[in-house]
Amino acid sequence: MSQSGDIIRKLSKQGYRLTPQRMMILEAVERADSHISAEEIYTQILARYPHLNISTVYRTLELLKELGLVTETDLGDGRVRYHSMKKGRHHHLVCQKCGAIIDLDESVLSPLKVALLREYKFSADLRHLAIFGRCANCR
Amino acid sequence: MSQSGDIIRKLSKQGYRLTPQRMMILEAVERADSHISAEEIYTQILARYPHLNISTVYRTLELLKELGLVTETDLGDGRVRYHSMKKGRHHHLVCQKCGAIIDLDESVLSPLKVALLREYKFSADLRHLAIFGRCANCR
DNA sequence: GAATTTATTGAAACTAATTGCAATTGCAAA
DNA sequence: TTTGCAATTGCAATTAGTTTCAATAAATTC
Repeated sequence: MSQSGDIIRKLSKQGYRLTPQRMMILEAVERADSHISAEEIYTQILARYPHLNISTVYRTLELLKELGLVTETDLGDGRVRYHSMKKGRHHHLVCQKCGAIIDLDESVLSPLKVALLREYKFSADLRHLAIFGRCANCR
Repeated sequence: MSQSGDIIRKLSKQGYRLTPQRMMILEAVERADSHISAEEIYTQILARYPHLNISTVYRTLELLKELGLVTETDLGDGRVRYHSMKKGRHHHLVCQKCGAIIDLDESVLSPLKVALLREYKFSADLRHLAIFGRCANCR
């Protein structure tokens, strides 16, 4: 809400439009305490605005992702989760046995980014990664 | 097929059974030139054995994954792909613009594995990773 | 080699996500 | 303001994958 002017500019600069649906969806992601699913966004908005369609939610999240406003992560349960970029980028370690989710500092991944750039000239997009494995307790 | 005795032992040791469906599915993954999808495995086998069910394919692939016989990778098109572990582990860089897929040497990831183990006591399972970003031509 | 036990299968229903298309709407220019 | 038009939406259909459950069939035991 605060800097929606920012978003309007970001959208219109590339020929996109600001629609009420888009505003509400972005708001829902920003308002969320942590990672939120498309379905959760959908039902949340539906309470106030009963006309919204789930495919609009998915399409908007895709767009917001491209604009760098939200990130997407698959934490291994059957649904993908979204997170506002405003709240900073971060990563997760997911234990395949107990399901624990450990927050991961971005710095652990930067040597990899550097190596990929140097050795493969590949600019990796590691915005919001989930790495699976076994946590300290489950090995 | 050669060392199916190996697989039988691996299965029965954990209370699993060797069924013709499982043999055919594993065979299909081993025979495949490269990464193969569940649907491809399904239609391939269906030609010879018209009774097979797609959910059996998915369930078997899940099992073979747990047994460490195949790996699963999401290369970013809508379907997950499978690959025989016999043919060695490897990783991919996927260009989000042109779709190019670059093979990645495992060694690039081992510093990350070591760091996660040391700093988080987390044993990462990086069997078959796809890292998204931009290739040299598309930056 | 038959009986028993329990894992596995097929069928159908279900979930998450995507897509094609016609109707609608934001917004720029008249 | 109104108009024009491409971007966007809603709807319905589709796709990939999962789950439930009753029927079937490996493998173990007698």
